[in-house]
Amino acid sequence: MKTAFRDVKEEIRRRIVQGVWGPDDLLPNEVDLAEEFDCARATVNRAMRELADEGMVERKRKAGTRVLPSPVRQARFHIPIVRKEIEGRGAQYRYALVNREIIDTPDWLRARLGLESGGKVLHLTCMHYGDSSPYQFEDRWINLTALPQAAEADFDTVGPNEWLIAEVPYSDAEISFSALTAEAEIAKHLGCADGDPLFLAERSTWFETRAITYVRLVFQRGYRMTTRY
Amino acid sequence: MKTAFRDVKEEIRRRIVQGVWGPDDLLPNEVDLAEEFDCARATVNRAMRELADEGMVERKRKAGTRVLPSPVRQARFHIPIVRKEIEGRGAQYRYALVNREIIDTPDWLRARLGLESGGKVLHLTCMHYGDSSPYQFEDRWINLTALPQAAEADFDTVGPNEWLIAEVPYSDAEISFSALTAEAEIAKHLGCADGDPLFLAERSTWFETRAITYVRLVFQRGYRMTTRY
DNA sequence: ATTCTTTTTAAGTACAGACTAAAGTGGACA
DNA sequence: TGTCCACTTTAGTCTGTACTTAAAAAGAAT
Repeated sequence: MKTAFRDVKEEIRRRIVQGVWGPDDLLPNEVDLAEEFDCARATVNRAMRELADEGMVERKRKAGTRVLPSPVRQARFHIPIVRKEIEGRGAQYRYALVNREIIDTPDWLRARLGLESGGKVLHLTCMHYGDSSPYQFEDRWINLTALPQAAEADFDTVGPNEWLIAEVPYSDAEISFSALTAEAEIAKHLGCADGDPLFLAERSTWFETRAITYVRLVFQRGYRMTTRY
Repeated sequence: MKTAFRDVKEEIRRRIVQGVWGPDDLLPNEVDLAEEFDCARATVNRAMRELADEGMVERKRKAGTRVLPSPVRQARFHIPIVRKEIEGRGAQYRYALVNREIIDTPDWLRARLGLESGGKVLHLTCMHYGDSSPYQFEDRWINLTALPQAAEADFDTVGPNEWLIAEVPYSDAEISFSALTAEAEIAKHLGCADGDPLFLAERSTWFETRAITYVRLVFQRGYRMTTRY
C-alpha cells in the first residue's frame, strides 16, 4: 500500500467506469468513503478532487459528488516548441528567416489583440525545417510598443519563439486550431501543392494585459495534433 | 484571508511571471516558503503542486522546485458534445442519420483500433445542424464485436454519440486534430464548396482495452477550436 | 579518477482534528 | 400561496505532526 489516495482514486474510477455508479448518480459522502476505505477524509478528498479536475465527477458543497454523464469533457494538448518537437523525432532542426518588416499595426491585429491605435509592429515570417524538409511556416507579429527591444534583436539565427521565451518572463495566452488552404506562397515554402489543406495554430499572448505577440503557425501537410486521455 | 493556498499560489505565480524567479531557477524549499507565508507546509505544497500540474514549475524530490523555461507547455481543450455546443449558442439542434450499414471491419480500421480480424462494424454517417444550417458531419464506426447491441439501436432519432455515452460507462480515448479538403459528398452535406479546408477531429475510444468506436468529425467551414490558458 | 555506498535533503504522502462556506431543506410568517 | 431565513449537510480548507521515498551529494573503496 504505497499511496492511499491513488488507490482510492482508482477504485472510485473503476466503479464509475464499470457502471457501479452511473451517470448523474450521487456518490457517498467523504466521511462514509473514508470509513469504507479506512483512511482519513483528506485522502478521499484528494482522490475525489483529482477526479473532479479530470472532469469525471462534479462536486458541490452540500449537494455532494456526482458522476458526470459525458465520458470525457476535456483533453490536454502539449504545445510543443518546434525545435524540441523536431529534435524529439531525431531530425536535424533548421531555422530560416524569410522576411522582416516594421509596419504600422494593421487594424485586424489591433482588434485581435485589443490594442490602442497608432503603434508599430515587427512582422516576421520564418520557416522551420526538420532534416531539410519544411516543417512549419511561422507568421509572427510582435507589438513594438510593449517590446521595443524586439526591433534590435537578431532573428537571423534565433527563432522569434525562443527569443520571446527568453525575453518575456511569462504570459497569458489564447490558442486556437483550425484549417486553411495553402495558397501560392505558403505552398512554396512548405513544399506542398496549391490548395492543400493545412493545419493552423494561432496564438495570442499577453503579459499582464499588455499584448505581446500574435502568431500563425502553419504546419506541414498531414500534420496531426494528438493526445490521449 | 480566505484561501491561503490560493494566495500562496498566486504570489508564487506572480514572482515567476515578473521574473523574480527566472527560468530554471530553483525556488526556496517548502519549509522556508511556509515560514515566509506564515502557513503550514501542506499549504505551500498544495500551491506548488498545482503550479506543477499547470506546467509552470517542475518538482523533484530532493532536487526541489524549479521554474520551467517555456512559458506554457500545455493547453486544455473542452471537447464539446455537439448538441450542447449548438444549444449553448442559442441555436436549435437537429440531428439526421444519413446512412447506416453493417460491414466487415475494414483493414485500416482494424489497424487503427488494434482489432483482431474477422469482426463486423456498424458504419453510420450523420449530420448535426444548428438552426437548420449544417454544423458537423459525423462518420462513425462502432465495433459490433464489443457492442453487439448497437446493431439494434435506433439511430434515426438519437445520435450515436449520445447513445454511446448512455451505453458505455466510460472509456480511454485518443483524439487528434487535423485539416482536410472537402470532397464532393462532404461539401454537399456541409454546404460548402468542393475543395474548402475543413477542420477534422478524430477520436478512437476503448473500454478496458476493448475497442469501441472510431469517429471522424468534420466541422463546418471556418470552425475554430479555441482555448485560453 | 571511477564506482559503489551512505547520508542527507526536499518533496510526497498520510492523518486527526477543526473550522469555513456553500447550498439544499423546511418551517415561520406575511 | 409564496417568500425569506435559520438549520443542516457536505465539500473546502488549514494546521501540525509524522513518516516515506527519491535523488543529489558526499564519502569510501577500488
